[in-house]
Amino acid sequence: MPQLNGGGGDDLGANDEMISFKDEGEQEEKISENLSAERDLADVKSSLVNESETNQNSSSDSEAERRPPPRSETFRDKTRESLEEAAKRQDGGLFKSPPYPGYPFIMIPDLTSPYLPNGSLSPTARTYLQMKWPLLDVNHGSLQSRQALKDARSPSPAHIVGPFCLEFPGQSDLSLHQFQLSNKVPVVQHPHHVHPLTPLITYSNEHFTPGNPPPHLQGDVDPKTGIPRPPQHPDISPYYPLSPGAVGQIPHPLGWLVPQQGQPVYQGFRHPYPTALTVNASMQSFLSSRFPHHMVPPHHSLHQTGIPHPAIVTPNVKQESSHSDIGLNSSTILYTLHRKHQDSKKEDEKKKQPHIKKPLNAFMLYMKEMRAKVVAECTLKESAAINQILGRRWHALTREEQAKYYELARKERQLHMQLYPGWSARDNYAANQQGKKKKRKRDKQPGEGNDLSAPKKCRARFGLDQQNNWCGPCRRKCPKEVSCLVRA
DNA sequence: AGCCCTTTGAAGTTC
DNA sequence: GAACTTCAAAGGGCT
Repeated sequence: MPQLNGGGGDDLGANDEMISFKDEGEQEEKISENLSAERDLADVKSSLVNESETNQNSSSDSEAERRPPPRSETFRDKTRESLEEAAKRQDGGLFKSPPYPGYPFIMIPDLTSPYLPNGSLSPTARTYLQMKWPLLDVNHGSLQSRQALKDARSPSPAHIVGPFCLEFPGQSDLSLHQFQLSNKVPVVQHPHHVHPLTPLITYSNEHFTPGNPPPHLQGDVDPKTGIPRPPQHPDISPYYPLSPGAVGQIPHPLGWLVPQQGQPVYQGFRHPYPTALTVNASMQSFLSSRFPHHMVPPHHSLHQTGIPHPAIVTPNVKQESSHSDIGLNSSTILYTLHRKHQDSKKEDEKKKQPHIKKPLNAFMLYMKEMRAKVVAECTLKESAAINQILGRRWHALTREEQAKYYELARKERQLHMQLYPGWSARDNYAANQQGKKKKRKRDKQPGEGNDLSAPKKCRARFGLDQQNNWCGPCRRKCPKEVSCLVRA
């Protein structure tokens, strides 16, 4: 896996990937930060894949500005600085829309003001925050983080209280920075001192002492919905009220704000695995004891509230009308019933294998964040074109900016591993090939239909007279243009 | 209704 | 181990 090997030992991203794209002549053109989406769009429209992409768009100034200076400092320091810089820029204009729109922002119910006149959190907000985020230390939030929370109270509907004063004992400043600057992701993993397999174990025992729930969680009635809570598994602390499959099913605090189009998709940090943050030893033992198989049992795809887990897509089961049998003779009915029984058994088997989606990679996270912005800028809705723009912008990002997403993706994967131990991407291969026709990407050869354009990228970069510089795939008429891009 | 397109990255499979 | 394939998201377009 491509990883950034930072000076501090953090694997913040795909080192080789980023290096490779830096080496690309094509990618040398760093798209100016203020490059308008219209220009992107124009590029896309004029040529979805502009073979002669050159450095026309890049200015050396912007290039120098974007290039990280020589790594005389540790990557950790650089990361912090760049993230701060990125945050400033985000505040400044380029990223005015709430970054990480799907990330675990906290919406304080009391939108008017969660603060008391003395500046402290109101009891309502405090209770809400603690309920939503047991890790959240609302009582001991630093001045800085409180200020961050205040600052986040924008008049926009978002009230996306991103850098809400999370303070995790033992967290390094980097972690806090990452948390605050990486757009409010409640990443509680310490990058250095936490075992890779326990990235999200609690940092504050205070909030996770089993058997010592806060008063607002002791009742059997959901304080928010008023719906009585079903009895919980005795092995699970009231602090870990969700079944493994239900982890992450807490409705997004900003669900109203972040439309997910009702798609039951794995949301990753969008649903911040709220309870995944609380996966602890008892949870793990519960998982392993209850689920000897690697898959989460189907009933766990439902929260106690019945809300489907966003990470698990359960195949739809069409409800057949029982009245359809009217008018049939008995043997037909018996046969029908038999068939129905068999069908239902198959469906049950299907349901027993809920579709756990892959964790999002860095680029996917970036796309999710930036898509809306690009769409808004260029009034373009066709995803294919949008994705091309996003792909370009992705390459235009600095290493540090990309590292942010690589780090997020890494945490997503770790979280995913914890939530679904034993899950394999292979499972989804089979899953998708069962129900529907195998999704087969068209083997679009670069030279398909036009041999002259066969190995496009490397030919464009080096020219026909320097084929010795072409990457292997291009020399062999690489089947995927992307391989020329990435592996050149 | 369901696949295609389009992007990058991760992980799986194949040779 | 390189090369190839699939799947993650998204939504308009197409069959």
